[in-house]
Amino acid sequence: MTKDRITIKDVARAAGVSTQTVSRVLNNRSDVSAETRTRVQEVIASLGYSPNVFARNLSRGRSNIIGVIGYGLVYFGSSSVLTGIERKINELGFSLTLSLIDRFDPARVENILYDLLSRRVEGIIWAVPAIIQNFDWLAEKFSKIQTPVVYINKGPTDSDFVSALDNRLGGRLATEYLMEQGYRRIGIITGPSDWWEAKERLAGWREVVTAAGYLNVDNLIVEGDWSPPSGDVGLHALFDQAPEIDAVFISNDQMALGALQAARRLGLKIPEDLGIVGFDDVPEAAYFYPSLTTIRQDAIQLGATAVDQISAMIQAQQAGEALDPDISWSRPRLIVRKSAVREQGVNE
Amino acid sequence: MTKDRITIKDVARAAGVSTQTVSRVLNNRSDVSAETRTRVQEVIASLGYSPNVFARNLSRGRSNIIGVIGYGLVYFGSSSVLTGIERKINELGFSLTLSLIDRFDPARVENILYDLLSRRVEGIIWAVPAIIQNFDWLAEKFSKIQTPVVYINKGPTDSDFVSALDNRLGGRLATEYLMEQGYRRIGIITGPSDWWEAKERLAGWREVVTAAGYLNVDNLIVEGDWSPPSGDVGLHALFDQAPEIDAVFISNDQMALGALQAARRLGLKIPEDLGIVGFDDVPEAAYFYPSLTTIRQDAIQLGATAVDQISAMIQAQQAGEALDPDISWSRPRLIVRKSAVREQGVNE
DNA sequence: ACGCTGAATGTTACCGATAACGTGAACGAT
DNA sequence: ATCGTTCACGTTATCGGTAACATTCAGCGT
Repeated sequence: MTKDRITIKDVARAAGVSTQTVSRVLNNRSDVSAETRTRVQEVIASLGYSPNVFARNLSRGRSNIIGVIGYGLVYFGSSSVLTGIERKINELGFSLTLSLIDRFDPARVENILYDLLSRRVEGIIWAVPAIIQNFDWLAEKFSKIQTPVVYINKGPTDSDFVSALDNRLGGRLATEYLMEQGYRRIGIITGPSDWWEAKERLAGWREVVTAAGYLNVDNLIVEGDWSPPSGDVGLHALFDQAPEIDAVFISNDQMALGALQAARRLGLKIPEDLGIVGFDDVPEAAYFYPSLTTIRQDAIQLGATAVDQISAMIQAQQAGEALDPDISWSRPRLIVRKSAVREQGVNE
Repeated sequence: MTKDRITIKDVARAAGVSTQTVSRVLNNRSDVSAETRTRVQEVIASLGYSPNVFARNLSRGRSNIIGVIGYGLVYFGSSSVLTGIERKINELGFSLTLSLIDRFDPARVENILYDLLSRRVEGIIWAVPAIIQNFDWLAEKFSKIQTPVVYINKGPTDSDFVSALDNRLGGRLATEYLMEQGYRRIGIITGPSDWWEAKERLAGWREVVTAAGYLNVDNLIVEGDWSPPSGDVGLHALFDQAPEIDAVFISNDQMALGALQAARRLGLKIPEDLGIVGFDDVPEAAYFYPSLTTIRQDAIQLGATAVDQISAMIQAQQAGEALDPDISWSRPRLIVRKSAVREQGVNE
């Protein structure tokens, strides 16, 4: 029943040439006569032949595969990064194998790594949020393998290849904007404190508020877990701690959404009584009520850059060259909407 | 510099056995003495050997890979489906190669297919929304290959393997609920008319409104493109066509979000003046203002089911058996929140 | 003592491609 | 006429595994 697959031998036989000649045609080598080439191509087409990638890879000693380890997909940021990665990988002619983890489980990660190595991936992209206590473990693991690795959004490091968003700048942009708008007591709902991204955004906020002369700012900080409910709870907590606040920078849009709801419940008018700036610019942000001023990150670009880096590393490795560590920073930008406007007449 | 990889020969030499014996250990065959087995395992561990998957696949004639063709990732539904697919694939011991398309481009699809076939994937999961005019082309393409294919959410069919959500039931549930709540003129903002899912949701709505005795319902229909702006525009259009409506079923939550904004602009109170039910239950829906009553689909399950189906097909194919076409329906359910309540006292 | 059986292991062939090298014909230079 | 090149193609070895078959040796029945 299962008719065997067509191999290069079948093609060779049908075209009356050797397998090597077929191989030459397949790889667009020059030393084949035009006549033979077209004949072989016709046979290939008529037989519906496609080369066996395993045999090819085995013979060439290359896999052409890049392994991607991602963190869920339900998060807007992660899925955009992955989109960028997929596009670029495709563009460069690699293919992609994807593994997802939903929390950091060393055993699971080890499995994935073993799997990727036995599939001889040419590079690994670690697209998992940087959680600080995992750093040592990771560094230890990755130091043992010679496969190139690029990290997405990895925290402070000077010996790795990283494609990262300048989260601190994002925190500054958000907070500075609130200042410019005339808000004066600016709180923050930050992400989990062991996330590098959250820490950086917080650091950006801190730079700006301390530069503005505020000294004791610790009671202006509340920690959330990125989810809408935690933004809701967080805003209430913030008002308990510091009733005088007139604005909040919220470390992601989902928590901002929760906070918007809390504000309504507290009877606060936004942006008049309370200015809010989020982070991410999810597609829905323009349709929040009120529409959300936020920091946009180009996550697709972030993913694409990582692929460029890994591709460079692969080439270097094949050429036997060494490459210097490289951190590619991507700059976020402020998207102004209505949740943090103090100017007059901009209401509707 | 680049120390060559360790192969099964290195292990065999170091353990003082033949490669075949190492292979037996690797594959947990029974006919190896316990003593030899542990010795080989120790050598494997100490050398850090991992088998070359290409050689193995070539020799075994199996790839253990499932190809997934997905549609963007930024859509909540798609990414949840993919999450389910990844988990299940992993659980069953396969690996996954992912290709994304963001629109239906025959040339691109053909490339992907060719690529998947030359990588000898054992099955293909087509996780691209069903758009009706593509059906024939697809059927034609897929009929030529003997690799098992499972479709996610493919429209009317009786000869394929499909894992689908009962979208029509979802449309009914939404509309019936609005009826129960006492709304009487129920419009719909539907997705693009060439999407099977949109058509089904519309059909569900139509069943209920016509069963309720409404005859001429065509002016209660407006078509959107799934995006928030189209929900916004859509609601305005709907009121132009049919000012008497008192509720809308909106085919996805993103458009519902846009419609909520339009309603505010029109000065309509929700749910008092206008009841709204969405579709999808995105994580933010509970935090819309007002919180959105919607239809939840278990997209993760949908993806997992598809993998089960493909796995069964692969097994059957290997055993030389034939399998009957199979459509696995997943049932959506209604999530009641505040955007469509006519009862008293449930306000806050 | 002999052949048989089965457990444990080794040998050989092959999976389907490519790399490296070999060969014959045509052609021009000397 | 001889030789070196180049072109177009063929042969052989090899990539790193596994399947199928072969071998060795201990234990056992007769």
